[in-house]
Amino acid sequence: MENVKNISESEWKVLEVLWDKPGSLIGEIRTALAGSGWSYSTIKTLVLRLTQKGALYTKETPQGKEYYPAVDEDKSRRDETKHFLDRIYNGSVRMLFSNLVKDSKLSDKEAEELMGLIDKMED
Amino acid sequence: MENVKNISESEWKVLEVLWDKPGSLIGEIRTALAGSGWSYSTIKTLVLRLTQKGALYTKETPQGKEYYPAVDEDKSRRDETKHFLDRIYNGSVRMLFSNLVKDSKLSDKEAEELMGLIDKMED
DNA sequence: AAATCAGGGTTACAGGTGTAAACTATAGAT
DNA sequence: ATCTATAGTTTACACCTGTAACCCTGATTT
Repeated sequence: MENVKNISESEWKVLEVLWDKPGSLIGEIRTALAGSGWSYSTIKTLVLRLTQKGALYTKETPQGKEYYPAVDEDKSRRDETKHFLDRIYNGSVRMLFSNLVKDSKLSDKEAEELMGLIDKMED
Repeated sequence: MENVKNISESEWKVLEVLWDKPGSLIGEIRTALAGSGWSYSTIKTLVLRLTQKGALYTKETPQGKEYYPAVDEDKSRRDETKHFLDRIYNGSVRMLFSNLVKDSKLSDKEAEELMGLIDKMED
């Protein structure tokens, strides 16, 4: 369960399937990704690459290979989030929020409250 | 000022320079990016690509070309944010936050307050 | 004038990513 | 026994991205 870097956007979608249902067979992955528009080949490539990256592993069973995520969902999300924040908001949750709040329907007072909590959160 | 897609991570850093000081000359961009470790060539490539993507434009002056961002900083940030949220949190600010809060030092009560505001925000 | 340097244009090149076909083995369907 | 659908392995290929060199020109230095 270590830090595997550089999971691409498409690969991420495959991982999501496995986070949702670890131990899926390839057929189940296919079904889950039916809406993606990807061909079977494409899905297999993504699975292959994730395996090569160490982001998933398989277990042999009589039914075929079961696929398991080798990275933690929450941790992966947090890593991505940190990277995103650094990249776009210079690491500041506050900046992110002052941006998000603009589009929202919070009152000024609520927005202020929110920002206060975020400041506290960021320490 | 339209939606220019696919600004890469490196290109973004160049844009940041221009958002900060629109109309910079190439030398100023270089100086601003001195800490990046990029060679002059690299910086010019990034500028070139941004130009090709329509994300910046130039104005000729006796001093040389001035470089201007052609995309709005806040809007670009919001676009990136939306993309990120969709990709990682299924579009939900709430999920993002319930994740962020975990690492924070907010009390349970504060966290709850925060989540309440976010729910209101998301509508 | 010759050498040097910043600016501008063109070209390069490897690794990552999206997207998939080709081929092979196998197991269930007929 | 044969055909066909599914799984698995290998290979492909174009575009994006990070990173940069090469070459030309005009300005500045010596």
